[in-house]
Amino acid sequence: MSNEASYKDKKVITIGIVRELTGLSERQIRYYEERKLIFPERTPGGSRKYSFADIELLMDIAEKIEDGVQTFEIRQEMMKDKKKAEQAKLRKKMIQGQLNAQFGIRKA
Amino acid sequence: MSNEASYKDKKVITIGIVRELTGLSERQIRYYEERKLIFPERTPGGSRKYSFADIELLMDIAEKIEDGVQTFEIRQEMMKDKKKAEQAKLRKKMIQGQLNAQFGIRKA
DNA sequence: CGTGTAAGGAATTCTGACACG
DNA sequence: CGTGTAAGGAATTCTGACACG
Repeated sequence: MSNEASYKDKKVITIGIVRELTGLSERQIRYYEERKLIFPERTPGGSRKYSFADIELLMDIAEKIEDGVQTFEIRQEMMKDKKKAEQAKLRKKMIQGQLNAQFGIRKA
Repeated sequence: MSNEASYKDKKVITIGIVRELTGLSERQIRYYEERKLIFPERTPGGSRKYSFADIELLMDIAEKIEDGVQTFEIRQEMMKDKKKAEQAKLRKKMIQGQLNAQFGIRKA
C-alpha cells in the first residue's frame, strides 16, 4: 500500500525512449511540459527523466490534442481531476478518523 | 496475468540512471554484461537500455561479488535458477492439461 | 496555438586498451 | 578477476529562435 506504484511513478526514462514509446516528437513532449501538462525530473546534467505514468499521461494528452482540445483546457481538466482525487483522499481519511474514534486505534 | 510485469520488465532505462539507482560504476555494469550476467537491449544508436528487473538483478550481483563470489559462479547459479523456474512452469502446464482432460476445456 | 527545423553547445554513452593485482 | 581511467568519437539532449498558420 505504498510500494506497488514504485515502478510506475519513478522518473527514470529519457526523452528519446519516451519518443519511441509514445510516438510523439521531442518537440511535442517538451512543449507539453512548457504548458504545464507534464513534469519530468532532471539529471544533474539537465536531461529530462520521465515515469511510465508520465508516458501514459502523454498519450492521453496527445489524444485530446488530436481531438482539438487546447493545452490550457487540458490543464484545467487535469487540475479539476487532481482536486477531486485530493477530496476523495480527504474523505477517506475523515471516515478513518471516525472509525478510530468509535472503535479505538486499530493501526498500531 | 500477462501485464502486471509490464513496467518491471520493460527495458527503458539508460546506464547513467542505472548507475544512480544501483550505486555501481558504469564500468561494473558493462562488465557484468560482458560476463553474461545481464542482458540490456540497445537503442538504434547503440545505447544500453535496462529494466527495473535488471536493476534489482544488478544489486543482487553486486552483493554476491562483495561476498567474494566470482562472476562465472553467479552465472552458474542463475542458469540453475532459470532451469528450475522453467521446470516449475512445465509442471504447472502439465497439471493444467490433466485438469482440462478430466473436466473439459474451461479456458474458452 | 502547436509543431517542425537548423544551430551550437553540453552531457551522455560507446568501444578498446592499459593498468593493477 | 574485477575495476579504474584516459582517449577519441558518436549519439543524445538542451535551449532559444525563426517559421508557418
